Amino acid sequence: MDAPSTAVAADPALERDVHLFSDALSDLIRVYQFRDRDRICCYDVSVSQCYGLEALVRRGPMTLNDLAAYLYLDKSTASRVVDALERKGYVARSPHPDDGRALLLAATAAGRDLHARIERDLVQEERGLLADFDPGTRAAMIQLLGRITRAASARVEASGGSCCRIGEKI
Amino acid sequence: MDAPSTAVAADPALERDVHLFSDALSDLIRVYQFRDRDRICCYDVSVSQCYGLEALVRRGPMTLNDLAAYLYLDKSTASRVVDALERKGYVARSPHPDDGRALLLAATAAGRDLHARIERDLVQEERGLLADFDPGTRAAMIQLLGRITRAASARVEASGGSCCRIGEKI
DNA sequence: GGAAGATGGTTGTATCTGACAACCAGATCG
DNA sequence: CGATCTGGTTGTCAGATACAACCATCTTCC
Repeated sequence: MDAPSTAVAADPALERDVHLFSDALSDLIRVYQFRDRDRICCYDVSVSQCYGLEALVRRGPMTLNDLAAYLYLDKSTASRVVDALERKGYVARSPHPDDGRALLLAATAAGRDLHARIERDLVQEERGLLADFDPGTRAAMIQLLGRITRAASARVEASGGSCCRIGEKI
Repeated sequence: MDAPSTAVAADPALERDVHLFSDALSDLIRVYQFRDRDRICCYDVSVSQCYGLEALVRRGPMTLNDLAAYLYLDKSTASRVVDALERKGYVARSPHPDDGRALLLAATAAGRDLHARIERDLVQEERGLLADFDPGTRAAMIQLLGRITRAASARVEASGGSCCRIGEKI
């Protein structure tokens, strides 16, 4: 079920790094979760709303189900997220050209503008940090972040969507 | 108020990397927030409970106020988080030796055990990803994660705790 | 030493976010 | 054409969090 214990001893330096990395990542997520909560009142969107808007800006128009899947939210919750974004004028619902049931959600100009503003502030914050590393290391970091994200989302999907197999011993 | 626009043009490679990095980080946080929600039912603790437990295991016993600050939660919320952890047997409240008002919160053996189990699973997941990078790059990544975290938490603290200055132009 | 204020924690309450279920409307398939 | 499937909305409930009011203890200062 889990890796043979020999894997643990195989490379002590790696093992140490993985622990440091894991803790560092954990800290980062924790702080960012708060930072994101904080972002709410700075930009008049909630965390989920912000991610929803980001998805629509970065990936273009999509249906509500697609958005829900992207955000790992129930479609009902996604629907309400879109309600809020629409009410605030950042997103528009249009009928889907090929399917009368479906919607095509798209960011409005105001939505793209807000997203640009948020991204600019984040980038601003990160630029100084990243500047200290050489381009090769930066590229490696970007690559690693992508891999971690894909691994985590693959794991989430493999574990059956909203939850791991209940009752199964982890 | 924000950086002079010349900064943007100063290093196009950096600018590109910062954007890639920002998006990658954003994706990571989003996916991990869900992954963390998922963790709830895997380990019978909520996200905040998990972070609270982690804090007590990694940083040793602390008061409730300290824990609340660490988690960026209101002390009332932290108190309820501890309620849950105590109910489940992962954390114990003891009187503080030097201050009759305060508590000393500490992880129990069961709490340390649960934390070890969670960390082991995370480490397991990350080991394979990290193994592809050479030690120097790994060290740089760990360093960068730490810096980002510190920068984000510094920014949070500078902005007055629970929220940025309302009404101020960002 | 005692009163006034500061500090650590808990409890009451309101809000917000999310999931689940029931439902409706349009599509697809027999 | 009817049965079923699929996309989306709405009703309802549980959980997380903040804010405020409160109590107990500590600190300060007269």
